[in-house]
Amino acid sequence: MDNGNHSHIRIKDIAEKAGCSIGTVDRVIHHRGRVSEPVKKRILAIIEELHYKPNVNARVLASKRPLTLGILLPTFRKGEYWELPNLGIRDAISRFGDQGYNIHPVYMGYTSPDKFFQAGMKMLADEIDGIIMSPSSYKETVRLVRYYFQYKKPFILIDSNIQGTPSLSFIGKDPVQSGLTVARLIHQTTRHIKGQKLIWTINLARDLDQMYALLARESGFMSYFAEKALLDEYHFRAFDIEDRDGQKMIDQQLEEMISKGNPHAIYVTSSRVFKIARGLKKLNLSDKPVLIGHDLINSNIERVRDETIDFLIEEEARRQGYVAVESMIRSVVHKEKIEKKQFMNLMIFTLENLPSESPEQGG
Amino acid sequence: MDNGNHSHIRIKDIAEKAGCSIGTVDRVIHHRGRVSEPVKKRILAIIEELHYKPNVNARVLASKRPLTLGILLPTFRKGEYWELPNLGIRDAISRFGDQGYNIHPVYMGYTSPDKFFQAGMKMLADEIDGIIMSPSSYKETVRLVRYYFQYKKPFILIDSNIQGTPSLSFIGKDPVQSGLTVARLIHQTTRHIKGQKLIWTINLARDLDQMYALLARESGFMSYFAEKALLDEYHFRAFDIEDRDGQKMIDQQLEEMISKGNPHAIYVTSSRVFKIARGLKKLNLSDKPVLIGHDLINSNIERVRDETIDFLIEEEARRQGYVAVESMIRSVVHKEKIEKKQFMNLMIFTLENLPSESPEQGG
DNA sequence: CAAAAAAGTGTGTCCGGACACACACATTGT
DNA sequence: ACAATGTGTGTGTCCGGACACACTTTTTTG
Repeated sequence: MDNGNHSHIRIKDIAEKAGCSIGTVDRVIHHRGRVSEPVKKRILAIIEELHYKPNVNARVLASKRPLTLGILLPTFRKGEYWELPNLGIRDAISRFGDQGYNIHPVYMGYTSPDKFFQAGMKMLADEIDGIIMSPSSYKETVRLVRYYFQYKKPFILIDSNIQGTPSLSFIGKDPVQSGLTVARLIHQTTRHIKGQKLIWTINLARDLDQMYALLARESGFMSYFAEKALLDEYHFRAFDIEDRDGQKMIDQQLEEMISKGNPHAIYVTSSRVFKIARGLKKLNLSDKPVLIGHDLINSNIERVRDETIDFLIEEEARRQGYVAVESMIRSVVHKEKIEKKQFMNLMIFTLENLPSESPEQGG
Repeated sequence: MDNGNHSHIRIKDIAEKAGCSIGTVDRVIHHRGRVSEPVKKRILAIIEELHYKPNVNARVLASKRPLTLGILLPTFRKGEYWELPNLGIRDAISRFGDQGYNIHPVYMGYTSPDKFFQAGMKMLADEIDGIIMSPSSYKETVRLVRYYFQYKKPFILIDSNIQGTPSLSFIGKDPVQSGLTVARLIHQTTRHIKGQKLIWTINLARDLDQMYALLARESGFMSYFAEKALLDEYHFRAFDIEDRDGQKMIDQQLEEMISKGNPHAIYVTSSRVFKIARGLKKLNLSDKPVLIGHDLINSNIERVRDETIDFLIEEEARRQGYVAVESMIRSVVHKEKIEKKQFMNLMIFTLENLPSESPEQGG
């Protein structure tokens, strides 16, 4: 049932078998030169033959080499979405720090595609071993990534992917799938309503750049109804709202929207669903629509608690950050090969299954 | 932004500060006695003050102590529920094995409370460092646990809890919460149906012993409707079915049940929901009820794929096994204190958010 | 009251690997 | 021809912790 080969091979064993000292084996393993060709070949052959796997614990213990990690995420305030992957990153850094790894994070935020590119280039200049970032607009991301590729800077994309980039890995979730899942929930919760159902989709983002990412969710959402041939049962209205001027403006817009018809369900494609929830609460409708949005940020959790939000979709944002750091360590420090795409689970939350806490992410 | 105290504290540092040798500190840390009370107090205070965290790598490297682990779960076939925690256990053993831990699992299955007790006693006799088990019937479990307590055998309960047992930890989920979550889903999906809604709850288990655990879910389920004062909107029928004679018998029972009224929703409180799904499919009802059950086993996943099951609730069964092994290592090998109760997340799955695969569980 | 047992403490070695350093031998330059 | 440089190799120390063992002091016991 297990690999019976319990006697793990050590450098010493290899040295003995090759008839040389451990220092020589070490030099071969670390490509540090100073080894004659025949001996090197012999050692490599033995390593291959014996399936030598270095003992991670000993390795970490003995090596004091620090890992400088560039973190490039949109600027955020407490309670906003981007805090979540950032927390995951901190979890990982502290966890691996405890385990003896010496990790120096270099945090940089950006507020626009331009700033994104600038910050990204800065990381290229500094002595940074690897970069974890969430892509900004397509154009700037591709431009930056080209430089990274040229200068062989390893990087990992989290949250949203730019297809075809030479990243070590993408860590996140297919936004189309999110949309589909929400569609299923809305279908299930509205299907017994007689007559045509009115559904709103709201893309609520800080600006148009951010909104871009939400469209994929919306399109996944719509395709569900199209594929199931439900388009004549349902009527959709789509709203794009730039969220700059605070709650008041949203309340106004909601009032105007509602005047043209009371929706049976609302899908807010971003983590800002709590703002819609607030506005909706003030309107105090008799027939409360089902409200679904994204991400377990505190403002949203509160709204689930008071049942103004019905469901939240979570793409394990926090875990994304954690996994990104872990992957970078595996790749840069241990020279392991890592998966090109690492998809998170898509989780559905409602009042009754909200997580009690979120201490760490299993390591 | 970070704890600037990057110079991690070592045993040596504590020893110096306490004016004793590292051996003494070590003895305190491992509760190995042989330390005078005042010195012990002093050392513990310093550990607390300095937030000493042992270096995991050094720890694993230095300790060669093998861990013999007793695994006591119900006998299962491929595709059945108990395969999941078992897989998690294997994940963990292989993972920690790679990391240099020396773990010997001893697997035992049981088919009845009697066998459970016998196997459990066998583990007491053998040289086993700790036991991971899922409790059988209340009586036998308590009896067995008494012996474990008497002979100081550490054990961890997974899946379902027996209140008040002196286990190192319970790892699972509150069944009441599961029931509540299902109730929410059924409420949401049926609330627009005019008139009184008919809901079935089905406890489908191999035998009465197994059924016991399901009652807590059912009671959570019912309490949702009671608390929300929905009892006159809903009408409930509860069925207990012993699942011994195969699909045919279930089909018959279903036919008989359906003759007394077509339900709007069905909650099967166990992982055997796929059998109900099969039976339901054959009946080919015009108004398909919402069907909800438990656990991501393959037979259920298939039924979600063909949309005969609408939602599955998953209590991270696989992860339970993983966490159990991890906790046992932490407790027995590292002498750490572990949480008395470790609750898993409650996850809601539907066709659109089924996980693609499940390789491992983050360590 | 001496001998034996127990309590309390410190020292040394080992775990597997990383790397600095020392050293032997060969090659090159002046 | 002899130092300077380079190549190939082995040795020793360290990383932080676990534990066996040795040793001293106190307590128990016959």
